[in-house]
Amino acid sequence: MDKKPCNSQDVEVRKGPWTMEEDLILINYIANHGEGVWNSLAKSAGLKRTGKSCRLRWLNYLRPDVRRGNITPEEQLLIMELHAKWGNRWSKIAKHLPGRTDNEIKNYWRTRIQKHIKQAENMNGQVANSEQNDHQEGSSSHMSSAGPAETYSPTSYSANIDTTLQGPFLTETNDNIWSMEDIWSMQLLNGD
DNA sequence: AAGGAAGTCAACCGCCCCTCG
DNA sequence: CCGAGGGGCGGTTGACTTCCT
Repeated sequence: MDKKPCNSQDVEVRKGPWTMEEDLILINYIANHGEGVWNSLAKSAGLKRTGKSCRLRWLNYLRPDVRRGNITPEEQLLIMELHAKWGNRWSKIAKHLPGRTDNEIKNYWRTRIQKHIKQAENMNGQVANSEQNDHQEGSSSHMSSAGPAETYSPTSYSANIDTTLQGPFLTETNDNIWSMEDIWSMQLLNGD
């Protein structure tokens, strides 16, 4: 994507999507040396990436225990309940969902649940329009300061799951082009 | 069949917090 | 006690894919 900045003396830093080769290097290196200081890890492994980038890639995608795709109804419920409790504390929420990453949960929330909540709210709003619609929603709900105080409750979540959410969510299948298993088997062949 | 719109997801950015010297 | 460095977290962006017209 981006070409390297080509700045005078600094080591070029790659950005954008990770290549399979980079993934393998990172996996291999961590398999052999373990996680450490990410900045030096990136250098030692010979990756032209920032430590942060390596860490993100590892945590969100390459870790062997990362589960991908197919968020289960139980997980949906849990996410909703925990979000109602803690707000946008994605990493905290992720800790209660083994194999799920904060990034994944965050994306999932923003792209799907939030949308459905909004739809449900709209329907509720039409029904009980004259209630006390306090919230100034408008667009994509700036809950930046982690206010658990959205305008929903776990109870309404469940209702949503039963009706709106379930269909599209559950039918979702996610076939990766090359799975983590593939990568891991490759790195096993590669490394030791 | 082509073009456009909407949805999804991976990755980056910037800020904050924690730890170490 | 203070400052620097690194890590972690949440928000945002951009590319890619899929669906609809």
